[in-house]
Amino acid sequence: MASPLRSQPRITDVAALAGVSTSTASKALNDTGQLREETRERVRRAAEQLGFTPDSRGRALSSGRSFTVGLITTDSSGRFSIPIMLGAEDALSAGEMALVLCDTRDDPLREQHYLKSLVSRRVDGIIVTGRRTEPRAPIDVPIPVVYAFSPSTDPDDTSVIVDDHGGAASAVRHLQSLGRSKIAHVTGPDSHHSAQVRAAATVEAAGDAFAGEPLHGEWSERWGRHAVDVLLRAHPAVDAIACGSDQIARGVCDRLRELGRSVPDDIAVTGYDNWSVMALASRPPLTTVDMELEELGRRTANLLLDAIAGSAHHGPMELPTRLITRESTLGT
Amino acid sequence: MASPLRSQPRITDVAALAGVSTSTASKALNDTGQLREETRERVRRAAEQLGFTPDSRGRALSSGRSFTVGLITTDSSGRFSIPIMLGAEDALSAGEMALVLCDTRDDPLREQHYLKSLVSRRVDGIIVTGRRTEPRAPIDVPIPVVYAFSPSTDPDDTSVIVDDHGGAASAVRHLQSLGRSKIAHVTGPDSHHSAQVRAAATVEAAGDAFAGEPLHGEWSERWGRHAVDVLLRAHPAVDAIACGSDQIARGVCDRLRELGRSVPDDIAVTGYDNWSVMALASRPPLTTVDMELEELGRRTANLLLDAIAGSAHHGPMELPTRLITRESTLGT
DNA sequence: GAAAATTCAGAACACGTTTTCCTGGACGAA
DNA sequence: TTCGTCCAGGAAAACGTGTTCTGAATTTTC
Repeated sequence: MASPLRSQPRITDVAALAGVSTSTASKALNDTGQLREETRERVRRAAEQLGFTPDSRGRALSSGRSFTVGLITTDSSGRFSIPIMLGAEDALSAGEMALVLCDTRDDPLREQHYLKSLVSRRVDGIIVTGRRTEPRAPIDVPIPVVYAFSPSTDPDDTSVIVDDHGGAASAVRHLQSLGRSKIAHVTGPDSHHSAQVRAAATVEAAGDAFAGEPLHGEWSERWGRHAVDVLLRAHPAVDAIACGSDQIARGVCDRLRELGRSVPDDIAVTGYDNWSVMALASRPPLTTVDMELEELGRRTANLLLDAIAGSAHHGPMELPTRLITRESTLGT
Repeated sequence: MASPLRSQPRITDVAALAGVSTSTASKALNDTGQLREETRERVRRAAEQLGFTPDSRGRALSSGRSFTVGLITTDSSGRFSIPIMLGAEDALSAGEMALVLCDTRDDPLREQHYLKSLVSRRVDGIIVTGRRTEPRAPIDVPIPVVYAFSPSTDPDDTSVIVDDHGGAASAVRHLQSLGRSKIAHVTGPDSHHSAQVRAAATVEAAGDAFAGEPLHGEWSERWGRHAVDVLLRAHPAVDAIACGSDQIARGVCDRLRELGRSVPDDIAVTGYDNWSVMALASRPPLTTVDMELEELGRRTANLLLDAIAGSAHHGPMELPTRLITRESTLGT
């Protein structure tokens, strides 16, 4: 609005206005070197007057750092990677770092393209994340990398992952603390790592209280509804259903209500993800496991900052989940 | 300054290996200047051998451009801005541009901070987007800006927005083409611009076929369910309900089913947003208006690229919506 | 009062690339 | 032979900043 095409003032302009050399101006603005306070102040005022904002490209070149990190995600829809992204961005922006976004759409070609672009930009570090918890092939760049949510297959790489085992177990312990003793499990495809881990943890934590076998299907409300029919036929006495996702849990609740079974009085239900649009819209609202993905993003970013600073953490790091209790287990 | 990793090769290294000067190397790699093909090839091979990737910081400094654009979003949850973001990123990455993400979380202080940071990075342009369709105050930077979804209050700024009027009207025309003649409207808060526009468009398009008054409430399934009761009490003969969002429409469908009313045989229902997790999970799946936000993001990015190239478009630009027909109006 | 220490600020260079200008040689024409 | 043209490639400057080195002015010390 002010000046349409005039280029930004440079530090030379500030120096000229203040009547000093550019190096003096640089020192004054960065609080380095040996300068009289009076000179510092004069330079500062000149910068203020000109509306000077230092050009970080020059700074990047001179400092050898770009103050930028890349985020590579394979997940276009973003269910899981969005909160991670926002957490990372939050942690990074506190340190004057910018985050450049690269959505590969699961295309290896696009991934290569982005990697090349990030290396070319001399990004200080890279965060790699995906939509599934299965380990993924590491990327090969001469830059610090931290994997989030989907760990690297190389156990020496830095990965920040969710403690899915602990999360599933916490839901079961909660159900048991409420006196439930016939606990079933409805979850996603057997081929999904997260479904496997959560199922195994549920079975293990429930012990004798586990009813039947984990039921695997798709991650959908429809499967949740259908699974209720299957389950009640085989195990009519079930008094709790721990689900592998909030979508499934919502379907389960809907079907139970249609069958006249009360949640949680007859059967308690737990979800997984704390996806608010599912967990809160469900009738009743869902007790569920929050993976704290935004916090995971923050931790990832901080680990990356450590690695950039020279002290890298090696190996996977599991972050705890948080159990959110609502009416689907507690009642009103 | 202990550098554990060997620094990337520079163009001088390539030049030395190829036995030419740096300027020649630059020309060879960029296909500019007058060089023998044999020399070009020699330089290319040297670059290949060293794994040389040009440092875009140097290029940015020299070219005066940063090949980076900033995306400022006020929307942390991301319902609407995520697809816009992905579309923009897609369009930009085709042109070797990177996108840096800034989530202001609706905090003016954070916004100022980010603006300063983007100006400091000498970003080539900025995209501003939000979670609502109400116009927002323009930002004041000496850089091309395009507003997406939430237009600028300055009618001379470049804004890309959704044709909400047309979208709502298209749903009504669809209902009328199916012979529905008593059309109601259930939507979000009266204070929301999008709710107002869609309601006005619905009333106008329906004409004599409009039943009663638009019902305003919150953007939730619960309100959708409640609105059905209100509506059927006042207008029992209603044969279609055009909703202001998919969440509301899903609630409407649920309640109608509970009351034994068939959708769409007794009452047809339309949603708005084509939010797949709502529209597809609804029983029956929803006919709805897709705002084509990813395309909006792409168009925004391209308009920004035009502005950067010097030919700016001024004023708001409305993009058409797309009607997605499903069982909630068509039946099986 | 002279020598040493301290304070302050400027000159020069580095970062990596692109671009403009220039040079030296080959070649053809007068 | 001499002049002009064209070609291939090099030297140097520019982009904007940060840092290191150097030198002068001032103060302190003996």
